[in-house]
Amino acid sequence: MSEQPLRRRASVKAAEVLKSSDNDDMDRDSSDSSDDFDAPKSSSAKKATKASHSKAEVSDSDDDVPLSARKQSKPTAANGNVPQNKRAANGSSRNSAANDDNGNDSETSDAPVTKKSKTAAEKKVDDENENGDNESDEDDDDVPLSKKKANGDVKAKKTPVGKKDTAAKRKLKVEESAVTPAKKRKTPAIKKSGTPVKNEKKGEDDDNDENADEEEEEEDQFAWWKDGALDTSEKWKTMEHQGPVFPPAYVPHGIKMKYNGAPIELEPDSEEVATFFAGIIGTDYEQNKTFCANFFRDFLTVLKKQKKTCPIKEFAKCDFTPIYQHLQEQKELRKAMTKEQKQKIKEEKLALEEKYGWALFDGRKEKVGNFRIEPPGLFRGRGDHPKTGTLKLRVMPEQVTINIGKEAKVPEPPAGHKWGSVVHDNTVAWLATWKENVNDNIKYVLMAATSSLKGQSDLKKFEKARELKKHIAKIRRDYTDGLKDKVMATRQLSTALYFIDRLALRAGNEKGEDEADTVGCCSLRFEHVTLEPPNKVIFDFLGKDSIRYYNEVAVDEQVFKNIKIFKREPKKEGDMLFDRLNTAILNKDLTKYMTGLSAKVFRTFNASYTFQKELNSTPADGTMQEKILAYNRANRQVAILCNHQRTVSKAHTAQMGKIQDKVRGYKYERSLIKKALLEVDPKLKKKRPELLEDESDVDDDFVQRYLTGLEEKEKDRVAKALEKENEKRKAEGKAPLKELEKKKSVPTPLESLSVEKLEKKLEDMGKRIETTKLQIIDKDENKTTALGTSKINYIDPRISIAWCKKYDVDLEKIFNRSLREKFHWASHLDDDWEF
DNA sequence: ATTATCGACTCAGAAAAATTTTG
DNA sequence: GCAAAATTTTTCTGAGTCGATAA
Repeated sequence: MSEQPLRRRASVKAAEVLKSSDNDDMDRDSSDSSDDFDAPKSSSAKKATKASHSKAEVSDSDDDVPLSARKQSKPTAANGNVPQNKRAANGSSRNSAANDDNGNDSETSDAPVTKKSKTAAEKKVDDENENGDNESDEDDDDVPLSKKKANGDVKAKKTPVGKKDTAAKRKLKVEESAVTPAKKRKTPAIKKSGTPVKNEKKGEDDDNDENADEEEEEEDQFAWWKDGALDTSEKWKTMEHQGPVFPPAYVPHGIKMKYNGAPIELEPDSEEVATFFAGIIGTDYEQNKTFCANFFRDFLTVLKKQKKTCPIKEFAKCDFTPIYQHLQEQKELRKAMTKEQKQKIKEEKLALEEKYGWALFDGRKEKVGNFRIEPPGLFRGRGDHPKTGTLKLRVMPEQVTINIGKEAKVPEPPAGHKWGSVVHDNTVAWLATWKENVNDNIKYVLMAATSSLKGQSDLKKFEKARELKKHIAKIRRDYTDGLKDKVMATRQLSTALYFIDRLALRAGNEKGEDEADTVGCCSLRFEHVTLEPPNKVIFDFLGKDSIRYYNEVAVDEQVFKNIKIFKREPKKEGDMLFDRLNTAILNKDLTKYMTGLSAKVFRTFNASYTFQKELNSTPADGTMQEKILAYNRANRQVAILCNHQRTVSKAHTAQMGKIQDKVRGYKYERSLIKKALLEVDPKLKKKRPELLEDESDVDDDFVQRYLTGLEEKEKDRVAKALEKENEKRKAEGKAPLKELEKKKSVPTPLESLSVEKLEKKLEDMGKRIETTKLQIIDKDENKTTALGTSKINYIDPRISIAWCKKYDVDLEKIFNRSLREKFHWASHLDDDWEF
């Protein structure tokens, strides 16, 4: 199906990229845990523990019942094999770089102890059967664990209980009040930075006129980040917009598809659907059985509604190629349009954006995002989506709900139509909404990323992640404790949290049968995780968007043991790994540490934290190129951590070869310069012995190829020039030439240049080689890694902006215009800003 | 009281379009 | 200086997360 284009990561290669510090982190961590928690393991202690819990064992028997008894194991067939064509995640053993926090916390060892002693007694410890009859080492753990666990649990629960109660009661209001203090704390920092930076900005503008234009309007812009009011429960007082734009009505082309070899006349509605299919010919979807089956089912339904009955019965007898060809022709025509025609289209598009692309929020003009209603087509699910190919119907105004200010004029629906309804809800961010027919999903027209609405929630998101920094040490202590807990549910929760924290896994909600089978942390199944003694866990599953996550990780001893337990008989393929855990439980537990804390916050935190840490390796005295390479490297580390991938372009290998040859060509040129240099000044032989060295990577074979290549290119060039000249002559009515008289200017022989000039040339060539080499490295490392997603969504932009200041790099070098606009709110900050 | 569903929004890669580089 | 190729940016919309609400 849906063959994802072949893409794959060599984990071997990835390993090279890994920081050696990873291991250190791990080691440190595990030793931490032993320091903190490991009590002497004596068999008597074991027994004692067991005994004392035997009661609990009974009462807790239901602990054995998986949360999702309802959800029996999924059909294994679907699960077992990861399609070969899915790409592998990078990295054989990457750890989240955030582990450092553990180390920093000098109190790691102290804190737990005190807490422990307090609470241990009160906590009931539940024993599970599993624990009992388990591996021999299991028992050892119990002793210290129970103690520990007890404390952890109690303290954990106690503190938050108060909070929780509030939370339970709470409606928006409570949440707000809870959030506000945090906000306030932050506000000064933001505010402080806001004003002073502005001055600086002006200074910059002086140097750089072009930017001045771009950011000049700043003064008029709504500087919401200055008031520090991040209350987003009420999003506006007044709001107006022009409504969404509907796709143009279908214009029949009259091209006949064939059925059983015979041309078939289709009525417009069916022709449109047939044309949708013709549009995917040549893609992987064409070979995808599910896609074709779903399409054909819906195609038949549409055909049935025709006035004239249609003979089409079997997909195999359909031939859409005439329509496909027509589409290709249209494409050609579009390509061949004159400049004027293209210009006209562009202007029309611009005019549309001018009208519909903006909304007024409290009088401020802000950019709307997707103001176009999605056009009909064939649903293109990703991965093995059961509904892929299903006909996505045209959305009618009657299905659309408009959200707009009470006083504002309601936009006119298309002629002859009415809006489904009109509401005035200022607690939501959407301007319009409708329900899509394929998956019954709700779609929204929302503001663009540059809008203050989005900016505010972005800032909020990153501030939340920063707040996690304050709690992370405790959270880590707690889940490390929890790894050995007697209660299976706690143990699972702790193990899951360990993965989410270390590996930046997604939470992993459960999915329905009518969706692609993908998983996240909580929804991992038996077959997604394998163990390799002594301490390696191998993850191999399809995550969001059916992107393969493959990772071999060395984990704490206890984690390894736990997975072994979680996978123990009678569990088998298709069964949930964490059968007593789901995202609701996990997130609910997390809120005890911090309001608003949920699994995804760890990803943001981890990404930004890692990024900032990685940026420290920027060479302060390096060239601009080197600095930017360091930036991109850091970015890449984050992308790898988050498993952000992209398909390798078909041309990649060829492109790599080309650019490598380019370097070799340069090297050859350099060798010529060296030779000339030595000829001109033979004394250099002694002074500069390196001039005698051969260039690596440049063999006779290559030189031959290179020279021939140059020759051919020259021939080509001359031939083209001639052709052009002749055309010109023809136009002027002159006879064509056989040959251009002007010979290429003969380059000055190197030997005739001065030593200085040669030295200069040598240096230039060296630089060129270095830059190109860096490009190669960059390109190869980027082959399967998509940097954009993390840059846009996970990395706090203030880290980048602070970095630019510190290393004197123009922001334009790392943020394109959209990014600069999107992160405008972050551009004013103190010099010493840290994530 | 759970659990299932819904609603709203963030985040995701592919594809299309625009821009820059190259030869 | 131009066309083609390569690269970057933008658009598009599907796929998650997560809290609220209904059953």
